[in-house]
Amino acid sequence: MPVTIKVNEEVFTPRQQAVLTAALDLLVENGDGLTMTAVARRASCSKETLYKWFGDRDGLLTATVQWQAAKVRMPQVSRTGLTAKTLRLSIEQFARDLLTVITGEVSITLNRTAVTHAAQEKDSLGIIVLENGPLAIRRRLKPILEAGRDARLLRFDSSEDAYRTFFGLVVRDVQIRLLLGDKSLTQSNVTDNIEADVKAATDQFFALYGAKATV
Amino acid sequence: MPVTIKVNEEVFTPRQQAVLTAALDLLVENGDGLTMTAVARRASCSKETLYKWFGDRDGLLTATVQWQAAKVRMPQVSRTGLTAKTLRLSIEQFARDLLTVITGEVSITLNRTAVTHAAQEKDSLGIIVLENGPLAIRRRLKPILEAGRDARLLRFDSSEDAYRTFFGLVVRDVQIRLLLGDKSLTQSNVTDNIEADVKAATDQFFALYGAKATV
DNA sequence: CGGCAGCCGTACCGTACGGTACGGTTCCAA
DNA sequence: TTGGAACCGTACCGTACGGTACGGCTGCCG
Repeated sequence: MPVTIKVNEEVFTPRQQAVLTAALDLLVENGDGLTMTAVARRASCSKETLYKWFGDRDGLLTATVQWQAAKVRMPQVSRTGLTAKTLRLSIEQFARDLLTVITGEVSITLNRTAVTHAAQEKDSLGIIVLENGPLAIRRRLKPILEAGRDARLLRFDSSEDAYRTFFGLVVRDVQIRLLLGDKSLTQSNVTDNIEADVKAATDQFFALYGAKATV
Repeated sequence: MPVTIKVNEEVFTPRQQAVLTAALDLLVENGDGLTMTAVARRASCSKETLYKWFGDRDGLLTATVQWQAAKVRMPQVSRTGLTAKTLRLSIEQFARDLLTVITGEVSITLNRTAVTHAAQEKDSLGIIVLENGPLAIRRRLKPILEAGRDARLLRFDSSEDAYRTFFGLVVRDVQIRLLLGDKSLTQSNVTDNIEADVKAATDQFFALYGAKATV
């Protein structure tokens, strides 16, 4: 029996997933120049099938982004047995996940595609990327932060503000520079420093929101 | 005598600037769909002239972005007579400038254009935008930060790290959400809160890097 | 006044690509 | 065995757009 993956009410057969994989590969390789003919050739299928399955080019693009974005599932962090140590480890893990994702080639490609799309009054891809990127992190981080506050380990009025500050401390200018193609941020150049950046961002976050914080 | 503006060794006549203005307007209006025919019609010039002046479509795009990006000149902040009060006002001013710029429609358009361009293995536009956006801020902020350190008002090892943290505290997730077309961040929604965000970011920056900071 | 340079407007060309049509093949089910 | 559904490969169509060519207008300079 074929294994299907359910994504936002959309179900893709293995054959369709192979097509989407081909489309994603082409996106990552050739940047924005994704043509239907290229996808059909890469996936060894006919264009007619592409249009039958995905409607039009936008539908294929949306399916590809949606399918891939949903695959970025970051490991869940338990909120049980919350101590100062486990809380800090959780925060660090979130920072590490966030940095690892946004510096990845696939994430850069998807974000660029969505930004390009948004430049044409189409926001559907942007919403999908946002929903599976920053907002996914937020959904999972907020409960942890609030548990930390309940345990008197963190202090803040708005968990939304705390989350956004965390995002800023971790991401800083890395994402926009990567999206703009800054060559001085090579892949290794960033990934090599992830651990140090994670620690620094976590330190700063606790300095601002830790129970003993002065702000 | 015609007034010309010199931009990175490029000089544009008033007529050429009118063409670039038309191109920028179209870019802001129609997003990415900038066609040579549309620019020619809007600027009431012939396509032949466009190609004569700018070489090709990419040249026109580059000239437009370069010309407009260079116009974003943020007010200089004096570093003389540095006191705790003036330092704080300077930092706040930088935060305000940064937020005002990145939330502007023109900035969003230019960044989107550059990101789209970067998705096609062309990084020239990205470099221009980076150079005139984040890096311009950095060039002007770093001396202030270092003067603050010299005056024992700030504490940090690396002014680069301090700058990047400042960037993160100020920008947070606003820019990426705007680039992705997040509808929940309407223009007014953001601009109305700029002052509060500026104050919050500055408070946090001083909490982390002020002379009495605990980190 | 005559020639020429610059430019406008428009027509034109070539190509790339989105989308459609269709013949041929495989496979399943009646 | 046969009908048909799904799909592959390819050929095809229409259009949009980058880039070129050219005729006509204007204004400057000798």
